[in-house]
Amino acid sequence: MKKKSIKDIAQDLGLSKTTVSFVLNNKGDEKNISKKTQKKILDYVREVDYQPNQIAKSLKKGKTNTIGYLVPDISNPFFAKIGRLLEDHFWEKGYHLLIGSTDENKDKETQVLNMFVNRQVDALIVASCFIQSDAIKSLLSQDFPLVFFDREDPEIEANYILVENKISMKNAVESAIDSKSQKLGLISLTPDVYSLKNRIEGYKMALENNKIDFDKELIRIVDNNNLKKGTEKELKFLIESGVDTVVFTNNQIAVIAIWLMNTYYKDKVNAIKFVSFDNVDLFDYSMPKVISVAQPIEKIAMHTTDIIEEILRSKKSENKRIELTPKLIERK
Amino acid sequence: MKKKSIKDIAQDLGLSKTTVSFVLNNKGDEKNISKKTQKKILDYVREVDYQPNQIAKSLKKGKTNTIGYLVPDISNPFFAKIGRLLEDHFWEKGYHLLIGSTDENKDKETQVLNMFVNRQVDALIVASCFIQSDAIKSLLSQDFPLVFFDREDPEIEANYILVENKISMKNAVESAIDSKSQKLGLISLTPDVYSLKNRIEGYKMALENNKIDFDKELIRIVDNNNLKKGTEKELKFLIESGVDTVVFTNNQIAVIAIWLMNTYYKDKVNAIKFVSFDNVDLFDYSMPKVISVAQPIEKIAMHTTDIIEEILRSKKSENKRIELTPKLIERK
DNA sequence: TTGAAAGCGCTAACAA
DNA sequence: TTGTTAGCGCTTTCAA
Repeated sequence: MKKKSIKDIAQDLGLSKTTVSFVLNNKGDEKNISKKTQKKILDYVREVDYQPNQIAKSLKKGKTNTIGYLVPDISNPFFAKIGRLLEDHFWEKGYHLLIGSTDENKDKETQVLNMFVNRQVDALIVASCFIQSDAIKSLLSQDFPLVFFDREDPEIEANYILVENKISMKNAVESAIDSKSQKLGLISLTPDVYSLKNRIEGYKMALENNKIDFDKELIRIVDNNNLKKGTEKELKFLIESGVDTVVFTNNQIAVIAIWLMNTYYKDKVNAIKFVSFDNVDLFDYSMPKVISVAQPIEKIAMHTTDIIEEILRSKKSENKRIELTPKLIERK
Repeated sequence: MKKKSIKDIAQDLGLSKTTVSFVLNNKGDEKNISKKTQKKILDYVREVDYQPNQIAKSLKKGKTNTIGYLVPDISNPFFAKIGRLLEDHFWEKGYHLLIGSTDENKDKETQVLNMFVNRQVDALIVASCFIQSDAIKSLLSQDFPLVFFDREDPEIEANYILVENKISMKNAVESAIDSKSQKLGLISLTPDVYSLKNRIEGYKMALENNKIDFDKELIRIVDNNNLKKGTEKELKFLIESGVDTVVFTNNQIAVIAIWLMNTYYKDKVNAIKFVSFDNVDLFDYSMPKVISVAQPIEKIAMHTTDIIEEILRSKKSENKRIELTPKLIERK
């Protein structure tokens, strides 16, 4: 049995498409369709299990009820959890999530972005690696509903949901510093996004506040394309340099480093402290001890949905920049 | 500047929609469009940054190049990682992933499923809680491209990507049993899916093989809607019953239990062994020690994509049932 | 070598 | 109270 369209229904029932369409969209009363006709349609529709074609509806209405969620990696717990919260929230409102992972790759980001737009997503939620791209600028100039989170480019006016990167990192690092912890190294992904830059600034600030000399050599950068190998190399360097504390600017490299420590430097596991931005469950149980900065995931999701809904409702937006305060988690 | 459609392009250039469409779809040569015209179109399209409307294309072609990915919870690392692999793979082929989390809720599953179908997804990848639902039966009877993974219903003929639940669980439990580990409890989600049933069977089989009496009381079921509270209650019961080993049928409850142990039963952490289906990074570092069964995530994703592609290509499918072998991870 | 026109399934203004 | 019709943006057959 082939799938019925609204036309089939109308024909089968000897009615017009209009009438059927009105009833199916709960406009029966408003449009003065007789109760009898309404019932006839509704019953028949149930009987043949009619399923409206949303694509046709979308084309007609210019609205797809989908939202693009573009992140570096959907399997990163931080993005997965936020994704889940967004999904739940938007599901309530009749929206679906189209997901795309970019691996921090500019080309892929642009491609996915374009595909999302071609697919007529109604809004975009983006943790972008490259806010200054033409694709994004063009969207922004058309007032396309768009919220950035986790990433910022101060030169670009837009909606941003962020956390206080600098201060939080400063606090976290300071809480690690004590008489036995005076030589602190840092490992980061390439800091071509401002959040990472600011986290590194926070690290520097903490050193300064505690009169610890800043040693440029102890800031190690890992290339995005080669996370495991890169982290291994830089961790080795720092350990051989005799650091007592390693600071990480995001969870990914911290998790890799924990694995490395337990695999190759088991003997040093008690002698070294870790500090990491982003919190993951693992930190509760792992060695070395990790002081971490937990991002307020629920709040990030909440503000994001708030802004998007407002734009979708009112069709306009004054750009908002919301900065949330993460939570410091110390582990003794 | 309003978005240009193919009609606008045609008008601006004094050509017909047909010609423009042919060229844009790389059929210029095939359709004998002159090089000059082709170049004119291509140049103009680039100039005005024309983006084709995929919705219109989809409606016309009856193909959306989207695939629905329906799982209990996209933020569960198991489903998130598989999701990522699927996304990468299908992206190469020009497909996108629409995601839906069901929380093991039958109603939500049906609703999301229907929405996916209404949105004309080209295929579905489902870790379903309720394979016997009318919605699924109806899809199956229409030969809708559909692959189940992680879940099975032997009464329903379909494509399944599974792992050997029973044997693997048996092996894992047996590897836990020794002179000091003789009283083994089990905590599971409601086993209304076969994979969980089989894992419980595996547990029983291990006991039997080792001549340990099976005590029905030591199998504890946690309701899906109340995971944390439920796990807390059942773990307490088992500990008070004096078990020396706790077996979990999936990672979710095991992770919760690890947290509970470290929070409320710190003193017992060294005296108890955990066995869990599904592996997560956390297990490498947590106490109690966890013996876990790691699902072959890459292989699951690979076989899933293989089957879907074959169906999409050939329009037909003899149902396949692929059972993969997970890896036992012992931690001493 | 190019164009006219029908139609994918739906909505909604207008007519009856 | 219900129906006719145009059209959303695209593809593709058939004609020129």
